[in-house]
Amino acid sequence: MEKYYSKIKNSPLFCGITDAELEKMLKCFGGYVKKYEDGDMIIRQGEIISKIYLILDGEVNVEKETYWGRRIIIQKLYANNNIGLALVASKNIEANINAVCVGHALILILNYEKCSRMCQNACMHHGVLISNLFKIISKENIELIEKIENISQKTIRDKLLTYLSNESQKHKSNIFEIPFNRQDLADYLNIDRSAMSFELSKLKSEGYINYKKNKFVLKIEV
Amino acid sequence: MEKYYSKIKNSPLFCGITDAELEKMLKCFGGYVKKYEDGDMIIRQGEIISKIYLILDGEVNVEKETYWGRRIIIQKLYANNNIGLALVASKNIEANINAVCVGHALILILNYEKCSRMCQNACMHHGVLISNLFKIISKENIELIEKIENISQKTIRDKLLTYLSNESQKHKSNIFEIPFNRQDLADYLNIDRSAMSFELSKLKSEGYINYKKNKFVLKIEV
DNA sequence: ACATTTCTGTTGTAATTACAACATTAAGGA
DNA sequence: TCCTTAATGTTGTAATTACAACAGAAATGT
Repeated sequence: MEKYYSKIKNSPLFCGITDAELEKMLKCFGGYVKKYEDGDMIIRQGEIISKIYLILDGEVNVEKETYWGRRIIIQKLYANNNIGLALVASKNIEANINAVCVGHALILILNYEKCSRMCQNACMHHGVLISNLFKIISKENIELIEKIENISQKTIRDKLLTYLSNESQKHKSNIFEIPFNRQDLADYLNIDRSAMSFELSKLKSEGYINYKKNKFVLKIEV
Repeated sequence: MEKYYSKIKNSPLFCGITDAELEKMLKCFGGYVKKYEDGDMIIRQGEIISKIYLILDGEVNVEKETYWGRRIIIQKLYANNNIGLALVASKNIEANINAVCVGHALILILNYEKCSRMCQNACMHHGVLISNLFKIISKENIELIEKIENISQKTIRDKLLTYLSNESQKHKSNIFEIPFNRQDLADYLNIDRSAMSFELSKLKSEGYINYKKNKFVLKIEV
């Protein structure tokens, strides 16, 4: 557990909390670290979520399976993100998503019940924690709206250009790497992979973009 | 101002706060009520948002204009919802959406800076407020994910059935009213209005649904 | 009641997409 | 290195959609 302290204390979840306090709080919240492997389900659709899952290392896809069996990738989460945070606040709500591990991942798991209630121990910093949670979930909210923007475009071309433009802005550079392989990007943008590949080639041949594997260059401003 | 107290105190924003405290808090947060009319922009894309907008009465569309000039309706908000709440937590972030008034609306406006900082007055309930904000935005995130589910369906038919099924579940009844006219529903689901109308007729003639204006009956389980 | 405007439904056509099937390239293991 | 497998790119076709243009219904104002 101790070997993860440096990662944990750098998380926005514990922003504004000293090392000594952190140690106490982790005990108080029943915190422990769990390892996940590729394909492991961290959260399953239908479960009641009462814990906070903080990604210390690795990648997690937030997915959903449609009634007709297609996969939707809703979000891609990395280190310092929380998984299913919105679900813990609304008690007794069933998870409407799956959280699937991509590669290896380390997750810090905390008991939210204990986080949200004040306790007699030195944990007078619950207030800071809740405030941090609010900031984290706000950021997630903005990203969800951005995702809605991406997939709300009319054509495959517009979806790609909007997505790449948003990624470019996030990286503050017109050269950047995307976190998806082609199939996952297609599932994220809700389009057919092969049609997407075709459109990417076309955009490249027309000089709008360039790419090699996951490394992209956006040559125009959208 | 006083005449709105009953509406304000029933809002989830002030859940767990007594009447006497409420009055003090409203003063402390510089709270005031503003009236908006149909089409008024409450929040504009590009603005820096530093206030909390609580809908006391009326409807608000959260919209976005695409680079190519199409309108996307991201969310429909009602009384007791907050507008652009995620934006205030991330300071100095430009609003990525427009909030447009639909019909008449009453909005309570609070100074978030004052909400997020403790003060010397009787406002020891800032903690409760932040905790409420966390719950509110959590609910909003779950709804955004639901919206993503709706628009991620492959065909117009699947989008409609998923949307109607989700609405039906929300109303806990297979008979319900939807808050959109046809054009707005089309902009919400990112499909063409006329194509949507056509598909609705088809679903009706095939016996899957029934409707008259905004009143829908879902006859199958999706 | 009438005229006007807005909203909704219908239809044909051109454009776009999904899908399947296959080609090519990259990656990983023996 | 070669072999195997996975990822990506390419192409043709059938299905789906957007769009425009219009018809009918409902709402609104006078």
